[in-house]
Amino acid sequence: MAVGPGAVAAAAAAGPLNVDDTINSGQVFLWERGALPGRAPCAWIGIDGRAVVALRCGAVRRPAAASSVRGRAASLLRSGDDMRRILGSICEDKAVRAAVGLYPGLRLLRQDPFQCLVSFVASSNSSIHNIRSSLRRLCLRYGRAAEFGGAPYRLFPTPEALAGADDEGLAACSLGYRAAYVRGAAEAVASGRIDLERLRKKAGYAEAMDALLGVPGVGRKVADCVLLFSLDKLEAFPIDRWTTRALGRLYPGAFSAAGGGPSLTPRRYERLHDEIVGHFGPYAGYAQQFLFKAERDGAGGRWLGEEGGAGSQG
DNA sequence: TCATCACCTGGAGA
DNA sequence: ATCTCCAGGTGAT
Repeated sequence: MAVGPGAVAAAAAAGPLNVDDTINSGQVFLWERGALPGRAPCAWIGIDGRAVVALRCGAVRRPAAASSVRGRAASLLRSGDDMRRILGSICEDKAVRAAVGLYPGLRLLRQDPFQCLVSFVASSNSSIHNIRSSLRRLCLRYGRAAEFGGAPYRLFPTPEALAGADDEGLAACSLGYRAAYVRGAAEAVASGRIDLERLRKKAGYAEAMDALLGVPGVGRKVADCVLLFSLDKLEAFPIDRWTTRALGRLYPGAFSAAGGGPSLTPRRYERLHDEIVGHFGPYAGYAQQFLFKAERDGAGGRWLGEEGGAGSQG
């Protein structure tokens, strides 16, 4: 049976969101597989800013964008995105089309901006395991207590709480040298020096990028993560080890500075990003998510698996 | 503008 | 047991 190029995109766009693939695609850290007693034997439970959120494992239909009851879920799941249009666009690329075929239910999430900022500031030159560990400790130490399904959780700290954190407290969160960055980023938000919500709603990619680059611990890669995962800038394409590796492997010679060559200077990063948007189009960020997932899975990368509590345990 | 280098931490492999 | 290497980069020379 021959399938046209548009068939993969159309099928994926019409299909449900795959929670497991979406959680395990590098965009979130504070999620844990658990259960909702009496409701779902398997669910992913996560911390998103000042909320505890649960999603049943497997496939879920995204709620209607206009739904008010499930407004938070609709926002988190980016229900307003026109997946037919987006997947149709990025699937013009063969490699992306293949990755979409592998993970048709993979989607971007719209995270709490401050949590997203802190998460990726904490992520630089670290591992998923350590990042999770530090973020959990930040929640335990500085986040408000909350209850969900009868179990205790800790929400993500407010900018003010982290801005006021002292050295010992932050050191106990095992952030290493990133502790100062995290506090600095929190101060930038708490003081109003940077307004994440305004950047999300009013600013374009370039302006938001410039603003984020003024935050301690934020370089272009981290900024692109924040822009894509929380500030609705779908042309943001975080360029990291995995994406450079994917680009170098899938498009040998096609992109400058891709494929594990010399490290990306700011200039090279910008140039490569321009080439990427030129190639993948205005929804390049979605393309990145599929390419990243496929590359990391293919290399046997480890995801949010075993060990305990994503902020749970009071 | 570019090239080097140091950097906390904890898990994995030698 | 001890050591080295590395993991979703950034900032300072």
